[in-house]
Amino acid sequence: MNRPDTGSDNGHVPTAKKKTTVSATPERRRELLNTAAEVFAAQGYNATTVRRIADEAGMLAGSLYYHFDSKESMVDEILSTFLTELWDGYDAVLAADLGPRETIEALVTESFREIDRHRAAVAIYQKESKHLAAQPRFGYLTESQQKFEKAWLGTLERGVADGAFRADLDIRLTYRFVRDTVWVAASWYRPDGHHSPEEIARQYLSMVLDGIARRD
Amino acid sequence: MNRPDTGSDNGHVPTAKKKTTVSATPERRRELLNTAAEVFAAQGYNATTVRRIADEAGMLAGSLYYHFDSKESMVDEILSTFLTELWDGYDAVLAADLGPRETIEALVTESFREIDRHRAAVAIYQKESKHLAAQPRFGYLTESQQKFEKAWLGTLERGVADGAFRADLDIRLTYRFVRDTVWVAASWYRPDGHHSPEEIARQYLSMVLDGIARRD
DNA sequence: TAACCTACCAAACACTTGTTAGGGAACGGT
DNA sequence: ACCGTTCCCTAACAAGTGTTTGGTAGGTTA
Repeated sequence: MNRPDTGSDNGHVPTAKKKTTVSATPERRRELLNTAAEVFAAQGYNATTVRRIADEAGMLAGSLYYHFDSKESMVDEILSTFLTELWDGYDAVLAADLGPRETIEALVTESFREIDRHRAAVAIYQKESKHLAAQPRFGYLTESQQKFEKAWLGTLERGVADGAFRADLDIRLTYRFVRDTVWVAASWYRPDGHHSPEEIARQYLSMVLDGIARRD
Repeated sequence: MNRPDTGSDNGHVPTAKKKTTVSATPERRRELLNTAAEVFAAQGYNATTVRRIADEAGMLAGSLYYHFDSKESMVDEILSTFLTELWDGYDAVLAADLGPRETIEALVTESFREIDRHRAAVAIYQKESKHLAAQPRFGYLTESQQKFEKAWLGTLERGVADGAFRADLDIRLTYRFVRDTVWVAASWYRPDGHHSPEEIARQYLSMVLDGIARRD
């Protein structure tokens, strides 16, 4: 995403980069990012101290700076990694060129799968992206949000023109409605629950598409 | 329309009243709470410094402590005031003893009215209530949430038994769905928009009850 | 005039924050 | 045996945090 060398991973080419504290084994790095994401999601980014993260990881605060060069770059890497994977899935769906209704169904299902895999990252994204996006470093958050809106709004418009969706609704309101109902699930979703992401997606889609009132 | 002063200290539910620096004219106090709420909502509670609030109010940080005895008690008063008014509205709806569908409609409409009047407080509530509720001082947040769940879940259950709502949906999932769709609106709602709270409520209800897919 | 209250300022305090510098133990390669 | 790397610790720093203390201009009351 915003990482300088997004190309092929682990390029061993000795770039003229300064020591960006990159471990040879990114294994521990990911471990630490996971615990950091968990704490960020639970307490909020600003309320989380690096000492708390280090504590949770079984080390001291200063030691974190061997792996990362700032608290900010931790949340940066968490969010950009998540968004990269998210768009891998979304782009695949959009490239399939399905009908409007099927596209919505696929996007919702894919979203719940991402929530399942990146629960913490999604929670962080929801809470913090708004004021993080103000910093130029996190410009990709705004970009992603615009791309997001374009994909969903476009699909909804196609669906209205196509007759799949109701034409009497404010389409921007509908967009926010669908978007929010999907992503807020990250705030209560627990992967150990009995609902699989696909099952939750099915029920959500049933509500969003057909409503909760009984039909006669 | 500004509300006529409630006269008797609108005893907000939660906080134990000790010797709190209470002004003779609560007017300035409310002014300060409004600006504080605005900053809290925009930046997040932890990311907001008392110096920033004071700056926005045109005074110095220490001066705030003439009106309030801590930053925490500011957000406390903001949230408890909001919840008190919210439950005034909810209790009136519930006391009317309407049918399940009409109750849901009335609750949703009332919710959007509250969002209209307390946009900042609602935004704060959504972002911060989760970790604020951990402190005993904010126990009323948990209480309110339980009361909330009871009212909504009960109404949904009545509606299923009654035939107004579909019986094939997971009712807890439906509850979270309806609850979230309503309250996340506070994150994008702007009172200067062209939609009145009632109009937004109408569209939301239309989507939640009947779905966005076109019926044949 | 004198006492008093309101609403603020000025300046500090104690503490927490993210971050850095230097060092050292373990380990593998040569 | 030597070197280099990896990964962490110890100990501090400077900036920022919420909060307190003492003071004071202006208005109101007696």
